[in-house]
Amino acid sequence: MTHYRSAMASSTVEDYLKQILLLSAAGDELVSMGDLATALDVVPGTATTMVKALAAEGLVTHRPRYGVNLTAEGRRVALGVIRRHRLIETFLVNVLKMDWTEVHAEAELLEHAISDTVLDRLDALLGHPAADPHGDPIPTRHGKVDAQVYATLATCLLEKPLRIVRIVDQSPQFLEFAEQSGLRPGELLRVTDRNLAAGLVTVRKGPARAVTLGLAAAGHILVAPER
Amino acid sequence: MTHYRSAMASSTVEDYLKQILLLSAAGDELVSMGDLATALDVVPGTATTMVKALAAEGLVTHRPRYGVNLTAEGRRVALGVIRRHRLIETFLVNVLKMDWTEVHAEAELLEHAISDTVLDRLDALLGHPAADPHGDPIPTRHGKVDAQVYATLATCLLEKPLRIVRIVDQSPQFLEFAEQSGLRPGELLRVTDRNLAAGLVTVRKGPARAVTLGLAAAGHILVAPER
DNA sequence: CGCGTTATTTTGATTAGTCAAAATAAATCT
DNA sequence: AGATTTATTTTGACTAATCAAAATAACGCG
Ligand SMILES: [Mn+2]
Ligand SMILES: [Mn+2]
Ligand SMILES: [Mn+2]
Ligand SMILES: [Mn+2]
Repeated sequence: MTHYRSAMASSTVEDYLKQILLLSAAGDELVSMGDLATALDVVPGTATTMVKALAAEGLVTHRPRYGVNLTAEGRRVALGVIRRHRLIETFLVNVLKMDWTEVHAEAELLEHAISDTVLDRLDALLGHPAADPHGDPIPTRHGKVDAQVYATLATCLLEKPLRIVRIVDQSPQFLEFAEQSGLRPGELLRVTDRNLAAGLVTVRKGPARAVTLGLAAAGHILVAPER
Repeated sequence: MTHYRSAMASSTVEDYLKQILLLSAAGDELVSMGDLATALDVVPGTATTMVKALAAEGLVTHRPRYGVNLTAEGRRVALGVIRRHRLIETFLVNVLKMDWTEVHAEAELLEHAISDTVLDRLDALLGHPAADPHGDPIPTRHGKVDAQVYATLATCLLEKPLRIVRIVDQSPQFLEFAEQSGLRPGELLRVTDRNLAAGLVTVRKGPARAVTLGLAAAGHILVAPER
């Protein structure tokens, strides 16, 4: 009646590894203890302690005073967690018809509890999706993940037709704003104005509706040129 | 990024409470520390320590040296866990088409990770089932559970037509035996012979197939008179 | 009734994960 | 360069959950 997970990484360890990967932006830059601690909602000393333990397990490399990043093995584990997270989100939205603004918190917990068997069934049921409801790419079972780089509403060309491919912010507040403003993955729009000094970006969907948002927010919406 | 559950009971606490309920056979008999420890796969001293802590929290009443049972609040929590467990099993079999012999272990973990929101969606998707794939009754959202008492293949009348309503043993070994022998919930059969001295029961489905099983095993298969 | 067997409880330790606060190192600013 | 600010690490302490092994209580039998 005790529970486990393949080759045993606790959900705490899984969350640390996942967060290190996400904060290093799928790249190899060092993640600071401060950022890691904030993301995991622990005090910095806790992050330091945990990172040293992960380093001793060979899951991360730690440059004291500078930061941490993943070993190949740590990355493998992290990608597994991210795959589970994103497939679960997709299931919750596509099958259970939940709101895409609220599924992140659910997946945060379920990602540690679902077996490979169940995950594979889910993946098949969903038709092996390439991205989750936020447009986040879903790693394959073998840890391949689409690393394509996109422009954002803060950096793209003006007046060109664009399609939203991804929202890079999991907070319900931001997602609800996006939902309300019609800024969902898949939507078509163009940026009609960008004022760097004022930090404002204006976008339009068709001739009608115009939405103005701050540069930081605009930077969280990834787009690809359309047609 | 830390995780939680409504009014916070750890998965360990949830498993203790659930197991106490299951071992007291939905009744009010005291559960011994030995049985509880065995069910939870811990040493008896651990069960004692935990039960004292649960008693301090008002979730159980402990009669030292005799046993433990649930308070109303402990029972409420336990029924919630059991509801989640059984709805998850039903989902895994009915939607993901997993084998009814293997879903118990999956549910053992997922039961602690699923929110009320997701559970309600699942319940609706499944059409508010009254029982899980093993025939175990699913408590309602308000903690009502079908307490009907059934005969078993070890106690029922001979030669009467019967329908299997429930298998009271979660072990994959037993369930695979049941599956192989065609002894699934819903199946029709009759007991053609019972030898108490030898401890053997023989059942037949139609005129064809006869299966012989031991008394203990027969006692794990609950049946209702048919027609 | 007393003695041995068996179950339960207690005691002392251990591990994972955490925090508060002090110590230290690095970065930044005169 | 020296002083100040900021980030990181260390230290000491705590909680939840567990085990091994010793102590104790209840049971069951002659
Ligand atoms: Mn998580
Ligand atoms: Mn997502
Ligand atoms: Mn469980
Ligand atoms: Mn069941």
